[in-house]
Amino acid sequence: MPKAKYDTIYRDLKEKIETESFSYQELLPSEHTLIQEYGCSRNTVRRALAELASDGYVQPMQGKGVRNIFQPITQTSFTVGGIESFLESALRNHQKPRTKVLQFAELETSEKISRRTGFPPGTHLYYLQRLRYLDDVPLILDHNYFLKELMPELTPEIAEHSVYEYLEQTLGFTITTSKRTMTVERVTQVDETYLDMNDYNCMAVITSQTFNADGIQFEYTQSRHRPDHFQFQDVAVRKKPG
Amino acid sequence: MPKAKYDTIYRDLKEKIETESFSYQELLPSEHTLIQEYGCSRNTVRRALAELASDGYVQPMQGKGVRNIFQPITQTSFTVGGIESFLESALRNHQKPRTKVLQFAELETSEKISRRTGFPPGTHLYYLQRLRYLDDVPLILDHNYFLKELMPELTPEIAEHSVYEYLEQTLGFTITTSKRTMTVERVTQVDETYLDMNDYNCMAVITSQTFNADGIQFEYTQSRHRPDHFQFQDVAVRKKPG
DNA sequence: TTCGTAAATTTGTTTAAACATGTTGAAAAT
DNA sequence: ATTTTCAACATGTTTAAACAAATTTACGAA
Repeated sequence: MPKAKYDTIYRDLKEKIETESFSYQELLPSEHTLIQEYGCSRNTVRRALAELASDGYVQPMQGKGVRNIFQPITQTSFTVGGIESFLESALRNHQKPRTKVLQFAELETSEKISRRTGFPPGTHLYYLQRLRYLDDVPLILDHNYFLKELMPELTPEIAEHSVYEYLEQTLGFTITTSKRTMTVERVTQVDETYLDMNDYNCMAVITSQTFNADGIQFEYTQSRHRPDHFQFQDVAVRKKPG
Repeated sequence: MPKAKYDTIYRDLKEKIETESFSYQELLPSEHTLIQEYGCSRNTVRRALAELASDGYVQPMQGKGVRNIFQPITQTSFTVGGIESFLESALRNHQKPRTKVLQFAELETSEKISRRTGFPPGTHLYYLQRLRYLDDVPLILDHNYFLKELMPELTPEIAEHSVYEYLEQTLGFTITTSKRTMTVERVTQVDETYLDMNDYNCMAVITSQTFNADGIQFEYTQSRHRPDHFQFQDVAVRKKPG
């Protein structure tokens, strides 16, 4: 669906950088050159470049040019930058995904659950507990809370495949923003029941609140990862002090 | 130094959102209104709004308006979004910071260290090992590699205070991009020597490569956190599939 | 050669304008 | 009363132009 010019240019440059058409530390073509290459205005080129910069792919330098600072990374990472479903992550890393639904229930948020999840008290939610396998090894235990109002027809069958795919493809949902918190917690009885913890007494835990295009939070999830298969990547940009 | 109009507007709106001048789910004033409030062009307002959106503060909705989706979070988090030094984090969380330099050495990168750190082989580096205290409790063990060429006068005294402050204030350095990887690793002998692990057999580990405004990597750091005091926060935005 | 200045080049900020697309609500037609 | 249509309003994309600021290059003077 993204037919915007700046997005096309962004993707094109991104792919060129990833396939090392530009070497590390090399300067990209100047804005003036890119304008002529892509036949568009300066602002459009600059928008594409700005996105690459926020991805940590390039470093713009006033008066000098735009430097490529992309370095290829290990493919084994589980979660990178954007919002990715379990299914998408697995495919990107060439791993075989499988999901087993352990629990599928409905509940109404209490005060306590409200504070933890960010849903207002009295909201009707689905509660799911799902075990995630990669290459037939159980590695992740998910606790999902979904806003029932926005997906009244959710079923265990859908949950076993991909809720995100159902929301986006079937319901025409647009998922936009996810606020995530990473912590390390002690293993629980439930963790040990389903995962081979191999002497580890901790879990890598990601909790996330996810919003749709209307700014409505439709999901709260706690995702508990076996530590030895967990990796999370991030690019941060320092804002000028002031 | 940031006297840019869009940055002023961004900060002003951000503060208004944080102090709850707008309630959760409320619409912000329209672009048209903001243009008149701030006396600037539409593009300038839009730039400020775009930054707020990438911070996960607001959700723009075509045809409808811009919705406030900010929810105040627990103050206990150690690392949030941008690039922050240990000192800055501690102050933001109202904790008393202290640093003990355990090692201060110089070395030249071998092939092996090069692959791990991202510095070219043969580069001259400082190697530091630092123990970080918060409110007099040792919680973090840092292994830093700094590019000697860019800070030939680095001393243990500086390292005990704040290297970032030295780079920015004294050397006029601009720190821009940091690529970080979060993992969970087993405790080592060194960890146990300096930190009270209290039965945990894992550490939360953040490795980071940090670049200056010229796109030169000047730092590689492995930061090992005691799990019970570690929290990392992040806002992700889903890109349209295509 | 060396140094310094000016010109050319490059990115950064801001304004203005036009059109596209999605939403809402009121007026008009049924 | 209900539905349809359309105008008004919201954000999204693109172009154009001007000026600012930092860097590099070229050139001329010493």
